[in-house]
Amino acid sequence: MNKYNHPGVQYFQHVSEHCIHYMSIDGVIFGFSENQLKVLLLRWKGTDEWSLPGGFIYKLESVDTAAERVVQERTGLDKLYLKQFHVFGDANRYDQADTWRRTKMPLDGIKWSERTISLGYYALVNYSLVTPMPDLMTDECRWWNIPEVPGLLFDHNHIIDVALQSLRRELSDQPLNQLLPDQFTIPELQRLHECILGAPLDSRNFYKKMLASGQLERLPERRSGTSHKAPYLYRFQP
Amino acid sequence: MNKYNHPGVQYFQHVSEHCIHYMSIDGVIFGFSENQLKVLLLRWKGTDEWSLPGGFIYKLESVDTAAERVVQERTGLDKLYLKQFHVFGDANRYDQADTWRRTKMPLDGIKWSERTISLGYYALVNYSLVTPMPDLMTDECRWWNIPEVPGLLFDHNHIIDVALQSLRRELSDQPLNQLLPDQFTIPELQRLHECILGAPLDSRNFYKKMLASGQLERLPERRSGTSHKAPYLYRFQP
DNA sequence: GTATCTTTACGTACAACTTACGTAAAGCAA
DNA sequence: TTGCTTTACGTAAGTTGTACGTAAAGATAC
Repeated sequence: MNKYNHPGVQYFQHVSEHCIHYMSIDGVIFGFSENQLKVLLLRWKGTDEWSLPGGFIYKLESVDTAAERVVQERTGLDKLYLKQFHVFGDANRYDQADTWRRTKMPLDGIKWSERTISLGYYALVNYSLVTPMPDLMTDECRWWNIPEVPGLLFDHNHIIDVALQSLRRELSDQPLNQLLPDQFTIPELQRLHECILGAPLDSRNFYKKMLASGQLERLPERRSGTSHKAPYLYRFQP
Repeated sequence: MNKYNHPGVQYFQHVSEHCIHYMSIDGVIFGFSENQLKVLLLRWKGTDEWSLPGGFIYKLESVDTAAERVVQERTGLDKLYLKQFHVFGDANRYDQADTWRRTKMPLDGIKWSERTISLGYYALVNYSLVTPMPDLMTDECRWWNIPEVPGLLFDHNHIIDVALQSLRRELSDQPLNQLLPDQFTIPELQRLHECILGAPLDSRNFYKKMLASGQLERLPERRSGTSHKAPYLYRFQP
């Protein structure tokens, strides 16, 4: 493919003209399924290299709007819970020459900046509503279990770490219902907490705490099939 | 003064050439003295208009380094406790035409961006070590008690609000010793907590909590003169 | 000098929350 | 039937937080 026809290169030309230079947005999109906390990653065209979804800010666009755009385009969701968690602004965040070589993007002709300041946002989304979609630079978009995330391009492993630490710190205030289906069991909610905290919890105490919070409504049905004693289904109350 | 000789305009020309466009840094510098929480503000040349100290990021400079530079230049301090707390990135953060008119800066010839994304940092500094210094755009740099801060330029009242909320949330983890002299009394530490929280605390319970934390070392001397019963002096332990 | 008031310094009682662990019912597997 | 795992609910002890009592030290008023 001629490099000027490469859709990724054309995208970078568009960005170079219309977006703010020296800045980008990186989105850590968290989902939860099969008792595993997951992030959405992209595989770059013609490579085995993965990265977080990202994007750029139009010159007159609100930063939060740009972040919404990034997450919407990869997930297909229109209502999002998004949170700005950190700015990654070191002069040398990663080895640029090496990273861009690994992406196999023929960007040598493009006027772009020598370094990038990245605004980190994390999103909490309902796994089952997401349709993962790659962008112009990538072949594939899919969920990865947090513990299995491979070595990523740029400093994206570090960004995921910081996002997870932020989520952990804010766990008690955050609307975790965003990460769960409408109906779920207390053991499932416990696995979610354990994945975020990275440590096991005592189920007896977890039950007590969740029921005492008054935020859960017990439904008459139980989840059948999966476990020994069928657990009740719950729903978050408005 | 000819506008091309205005040192502030010359500074903007320098910034326009060497710094990242569309971005700035705003610093909320907190100090504590006479039982009052204070912020350092600047009065713009030939006006009664005040703002936070701010600055720009050189194209190859780390964002944290730029923030240090901003705070160092206004305070004269070289070791700083600085914390990135929020990005202010709305497309319309404030009325630009009106704000720039109020600054009385003759910037019509300067190539600068239509909007600015500001990175908010707060600093906790030792009031008595600070030498407030105005910059090229300003006549005066001085401390203001938080409750007495006037209507500021840009969206800087909002930025102070958000900084204070962040500090409040992180109060228990933050090194508040940065805000205090080497030696202080428990009642002084209590006033500091009260200023940050914006609410009175029970002195009996505050004593218990501070002593139980194990972070304080009682000195043999007491503070004389100021109060009825002379309070003991304390120091933070390493 | 004595009485009074304010501020510090330390103490007690109780409520709220956390942690550790016990146990029976429900379902699966041998 | 026996044994194992998982859910659902309970109890006891420990820790933390809140409300408030009070005596000592110093300042102020008379």
